[in-house]
Amino acid sequence: MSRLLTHPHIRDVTVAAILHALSDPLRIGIVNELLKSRRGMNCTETALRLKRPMAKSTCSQHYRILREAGVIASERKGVDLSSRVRAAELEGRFPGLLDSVLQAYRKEASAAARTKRQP
Amino acid sequence: MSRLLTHPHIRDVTVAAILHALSDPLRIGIVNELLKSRRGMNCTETALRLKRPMAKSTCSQHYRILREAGVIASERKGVDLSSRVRAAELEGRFPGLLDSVLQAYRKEASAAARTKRQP
DNA sequence: CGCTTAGTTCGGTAGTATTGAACTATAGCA
DNA sequence: TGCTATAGTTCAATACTACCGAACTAAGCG
Repeated sequence: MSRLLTHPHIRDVTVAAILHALSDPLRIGIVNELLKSRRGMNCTETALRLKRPMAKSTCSQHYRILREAGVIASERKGVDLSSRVRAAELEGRFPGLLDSVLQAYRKEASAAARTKRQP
Repeated sequence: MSRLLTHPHIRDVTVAAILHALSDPLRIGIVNELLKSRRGMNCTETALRLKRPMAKSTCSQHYRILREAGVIASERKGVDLSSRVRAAELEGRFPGLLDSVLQAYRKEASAAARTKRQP
C-alpha cells in the first residue's frame, strides 16, 4: 500500500492539476481542514470535521487526486494514513497560489453560512 | 444567440467553478491571452495567439465554460463574439485569486519554454 | 492465529466534457 | 431580396470522472 502512495516531485506539479484538484468543493474542504489542523489527519477525521458523511472509497479517491496533484503528502501512521498539505513546497513553486485559493474559499464559505442564518 | 450568452451575477460565482474553468490548460491559456490583449478578442484570434489550432465547437465550449463560471464576459460585435476577462469584478469578489493563478501559469509556461530550448 | 480498524481496488451507474457534423446568425454585395 | 462568406452554437456519440457498495490488503492487538 505504502508503495502505492505516489507523490510527484514538486517540479512536476502543474497548475492545471492543482486547480483541478481544488475545483471540487469536497476536496478544497479537505485541504482547508488539513491546513486548519496544522498536523496530519486521516480520512475519517476529515469527513467528520467537514460534517459531510461519505463512503470510505470516495474519501480515498479524493485523497488520491489531491496526492497525485501534489497538493498533499500522506504517510502511514500505524493503522491509519496521515495526510498533510505540502504548503511550503507549493509556496516555493507557486507563491501565493494556495493562499489566495484558500482565502477565496473561506470567504465564500462564510458568506454562505451567513446567508443560511438569515435567508 | 445573444440571448443565450448567460453571464452569472458576480455574487453567484463560485470558487469551485472558477478553478474548474481554469484547470484546463487551453482555457487558462485563453484567459491569459485575453488579459494580455487588454481588449475584446474572438475565438479565432485567441486560437491563433495560442498557436493551438482547435475545432470551432471546442473553442465555443471552452468559452462557454469560462463564461458560465463568471471568468469572462462576451458580447456580439458584428459577426464575431468579443470576450474579455471580468477582472475587476473577480478582484472585488475574490481578491488576488485570478492574479496568483495567472502568475503561477506564466511561471510554469516560461519554465516549460526554457526546458524546451535547452533539453 | 483471529479480530478490529483504516484504506485501497474493483465493478457498475450517473453525470459531465470533448469533438466533428450540421445548423443558425450577421455582414457585405449584387 | 437573395447569395455567399464568416463566426458561433447545437447535436449526437464517445470518453472521462464522481460516487457508492463489496471485496481485498495492511497494521495493531489479544
